[in-house]
Amino acid sequence: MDINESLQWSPGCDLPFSQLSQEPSNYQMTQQYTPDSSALYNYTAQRLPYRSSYNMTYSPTTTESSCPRTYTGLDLVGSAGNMNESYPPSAYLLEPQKPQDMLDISSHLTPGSMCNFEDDFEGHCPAMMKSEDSNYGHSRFDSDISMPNSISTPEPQVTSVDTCKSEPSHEDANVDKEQPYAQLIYRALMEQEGHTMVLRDIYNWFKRNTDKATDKETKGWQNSIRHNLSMNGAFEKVDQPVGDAMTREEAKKGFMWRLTDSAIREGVKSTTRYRSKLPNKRGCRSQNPAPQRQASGAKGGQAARKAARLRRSERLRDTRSVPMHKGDTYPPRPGPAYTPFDNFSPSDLAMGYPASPYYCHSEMDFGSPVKQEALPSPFGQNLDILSGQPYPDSPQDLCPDMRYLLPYSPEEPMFYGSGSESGSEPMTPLSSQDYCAMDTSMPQDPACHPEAGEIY
DNA sequence: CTATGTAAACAAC
DNA sequence: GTTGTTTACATAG
Repeated sequence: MDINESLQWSPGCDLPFSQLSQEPSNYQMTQQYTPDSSALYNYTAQRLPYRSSYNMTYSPTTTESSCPRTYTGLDLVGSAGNMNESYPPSAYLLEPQKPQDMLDISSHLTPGSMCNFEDDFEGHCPAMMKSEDSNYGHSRFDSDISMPNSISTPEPQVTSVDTCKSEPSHEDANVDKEQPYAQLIYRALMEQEGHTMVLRDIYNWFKRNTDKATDKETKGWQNSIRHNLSMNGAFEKVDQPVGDAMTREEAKKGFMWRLTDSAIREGVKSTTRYRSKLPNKRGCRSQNPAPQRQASGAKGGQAARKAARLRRSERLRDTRSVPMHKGDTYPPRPGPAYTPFDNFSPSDLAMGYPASPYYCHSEMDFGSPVKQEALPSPFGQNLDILSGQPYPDSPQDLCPDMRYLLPYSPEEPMFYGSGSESGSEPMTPLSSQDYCAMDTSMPQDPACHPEAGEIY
């Protein structure tokens, strides 16, 4: 598809990330001849199970760089067959860099700028490739490749836990402690066959593999898990299969959570990216009433917000005028309080799909200078973030209103988010539900963001 | 400003 | 009561 093509990773871009991707030989060389190279190699190897695709992505260049460790041991095309060179390696690792993780490679990168940048489009920052891997990677490697965790049942019984725990050193606890929920959940899911778990099992996994559940200081860990599952696009809900290993009761309890393809390939991204960065700018959600629980969540959010606002106003009154929050510029909303379906437009109804926040909304779309275009931009890959697969035949299929956006000038920046003007919006890789927006490279921001409608 | 954790409201089940 | 969604706020870096 054209879009797809246009989204191809452009080697020519002079963006920080592209530099990296284009100069693998540089750092590769460094790796080769530095004393740490072996360490790095192991380190890298350990990551393989996580991101064979990552390696694949680099293959074209790495091989020609005559790097001894060409990753040839792997099928560079294998699991990530749907990836192409245009898709920059991008595993966003949540763990903060740590001294011990900063292998020589790091010195050749500009962790700060590059990582930040790549964050924007899910680029991959090798320097960030740290992790628990030092003590966790092993197990992962073994389980994923040589000893598939297939043994571990979807039901995280002691077995799966044990296998995981056995290998990792004592440091594991600390590691877990340092890892954000999103990363931990990611780990939990990665260990499962099918990368799928039910909430309850995730809880159990946490109990057994982390100290979040036991640490007295960690409160609301379950809530946090749920929050991360809901908010992080790396996780998606899937219906529970009926029968099989699943009991009736289990099947009844909610969905199963699964890692998205892109998450499996590239790792999990910061949950933050999926949050609205414009706390006080409301909008999107209201614009796109969500079905069922989404709707309920939205309602809850609204209510919560109201309450919060109330509290805030009272607080402000007490403390006298405190400068408004940046986002508090929004004018009072006229009319009745929002309800999930308030903003249903006739067209939405006609279309027969719920105006979920995850669907591009015509109004919303129009509300901002959204360009759905296909620019050869490093960001382009974002469009494909979810599956790394070709776009649907037509974005309009997912988001009928998209067609209206096509006319927009392609000259406009694709993203308005981080790294760009607004910088405040989540440049995020939308969750699978955001597919539409994503695919069409809609800037998630004000544009496709909930807030847009309400504010503007 | 970003990332993260957490509280909490609320709806659906 | 559990699950899921969302918003808000606090804090650390």
